[in-house]
Amino acid sequence: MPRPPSFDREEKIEEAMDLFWEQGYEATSVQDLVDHLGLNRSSLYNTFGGKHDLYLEALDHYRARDRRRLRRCLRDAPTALDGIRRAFVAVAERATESQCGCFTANATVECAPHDPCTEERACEAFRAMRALFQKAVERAQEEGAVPAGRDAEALGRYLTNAYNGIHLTAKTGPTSALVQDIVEETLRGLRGRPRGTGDHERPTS
Amino acid sequence: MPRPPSFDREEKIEEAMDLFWEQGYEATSVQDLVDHLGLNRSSLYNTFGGKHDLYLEALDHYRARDRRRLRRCLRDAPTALDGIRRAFVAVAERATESQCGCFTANATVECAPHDPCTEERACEAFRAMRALFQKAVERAQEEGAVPAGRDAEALGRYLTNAYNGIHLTAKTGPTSALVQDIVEETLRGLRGRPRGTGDHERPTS
DNA sequence: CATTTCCTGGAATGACCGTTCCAAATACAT
DNA sequence: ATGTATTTGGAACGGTCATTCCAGGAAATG
Repeated sequence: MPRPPSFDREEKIEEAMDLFWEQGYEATSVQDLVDHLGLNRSSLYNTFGGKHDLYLEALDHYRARDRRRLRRCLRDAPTALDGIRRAFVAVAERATESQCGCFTANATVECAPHDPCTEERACEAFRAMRALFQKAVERAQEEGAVPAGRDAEALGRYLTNAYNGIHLTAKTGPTSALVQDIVEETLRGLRGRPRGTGDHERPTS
Repeated sequence: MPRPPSFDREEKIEEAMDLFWEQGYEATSVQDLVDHLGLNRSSLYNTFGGKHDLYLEALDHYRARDRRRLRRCLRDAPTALDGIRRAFVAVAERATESQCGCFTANATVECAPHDPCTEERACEAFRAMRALFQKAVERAQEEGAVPAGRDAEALGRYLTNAYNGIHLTAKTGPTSALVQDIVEETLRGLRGRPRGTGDHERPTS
């Protein structure tokens, strides 16, 4: 009996994600969404509840997609260290191309301070990312690519920190090649000896 | 003949900086500024021109202050490596305390994409930071704390990337101690051998 | 005291915001 | 064909925004 919905909900969320991602929350008006998604004001409110709810759904969509991509990247590489490298190279490429940064990071900066819903999602996202990198480091240790004595959790945090920094760095000038250098330097940091092994200041052999 | 100004311009800029820093650009209304600065709406417009101009002045004030602090920190330490460490430790402490992040980085995320004035300032700020870290790395190389064969410019970018990442990281959960771990891991990355020295995967001695 | 200049308080403006509401059009199932 | 639920278009609402304007008050000079 009822008239069926004429558009794909998920598809619209994805389009909303693109817009919020590019412009941020405040800078995106409901009118922008109406225009960009190609659906009516009323449909938008009926389907998603409002701007804020749609934003959260868009953020969730991004988080899920991003996590999936990182997990695959780390899992499908020949070695754990290669997986980490590929993840960094990929993010460096994306960041220098699009300049939009990471949606989650943008949300953390713009909205999390005054929106608990966003803050909770952001913290969860970064926690998950740290866990993924930690796991990769542990695998790399089993494979002998990273010294066994080093703290895998700390290295996971170390990698997550650099990984997220790349989005910001890419927004401020450096070309793709220069960002790739950062990736290499960051990865080299994984190979050092554990703390207190007494390798202080020994110049290049 | 004229009545003299009854407030200190610089002081008001600093107060505006605090507010913009904490709340961001969009979330700070002119009314907020009027209340917080304790001066009249008309005075605000007469003195600064408008919200946007005041924001840029606040951002410039922050940039100058931040650069001065980093330069001092790097210069006044007993060794260059110590200077870098102190800079990182200090930023880690500040970041975990205040949760406001870095004003410049916040501006880069929130405003730079749609405000050329902000973008230009942000790029300049990060360029200066990279130069400061590069110089510190070069000094550390002269002192023998960093292998001479490594690319000082790349390491400067590497440090800047991690340094700025810390502000974001601190917003997403980790305690002060955990952030300090990141600092240590990042600094350890300075000590490795240059590229192509053939030290692949050698487990802990 | 008078005058000039700036500061002060608050009202007024016009634009845009997110949201709600209503009536008409539409497409399916019976 | 009829009925029903949901779409659609667009008007309307209340609120807030940045900005402007104006009249009165305050301070220093002459």
